Amino acid sequence: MAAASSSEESTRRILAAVRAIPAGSVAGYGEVARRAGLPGRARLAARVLAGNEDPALPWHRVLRADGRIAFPEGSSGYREQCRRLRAEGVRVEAGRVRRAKGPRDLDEAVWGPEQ
DNA sequence: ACCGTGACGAGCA
DNA sequence: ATGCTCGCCACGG
Repeated sequence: MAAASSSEESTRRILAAVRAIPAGSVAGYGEVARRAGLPGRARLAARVLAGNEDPALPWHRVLRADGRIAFPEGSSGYREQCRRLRAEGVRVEAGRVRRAKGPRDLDEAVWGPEQ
C-alpha cells in the first residue's frame, strides 16, 4: 500500500485508524500512524488529534508508546482521558494504562482489550 | 529561510 | 525505571 501523499489524506487516514480502535482497547500514536500507512509519523497523529473536532472520535484510546497518557498530569485533558478510559473498563494507574505482566505477544496482547 | 514547539518514538547511557 | 539525544514534521513568529 502506497504511503499517503496529501496532508489532507494523511489526516483522513489517521482519523480512520483511530476510529478503528475497539472500545476497551488502546493504541499508541506511532501505532495509529503505522496503521494509517504513515510509519514514523507519530507526531502527525498527535497533531491530528489535537485539531480534531469530531466529538464521536475515540481519541482517548490513543496513548504514548509506553502506555502513558500524553497530557500533563492533572490537566483537564489528562483527567478527561482517564475518565473515559475507565468508563470503558480500561485500568489506569498513575497516568498509565495497566498492562498485564508476563511475556505475551507484544502487539495484540499488550494493547488488546483488558483481560 | 530560520527557529522553537509539540497529545511522539526508538535507542542508548 | 529515568533521562537525553536525535529523527520526524507541521505551524507560527
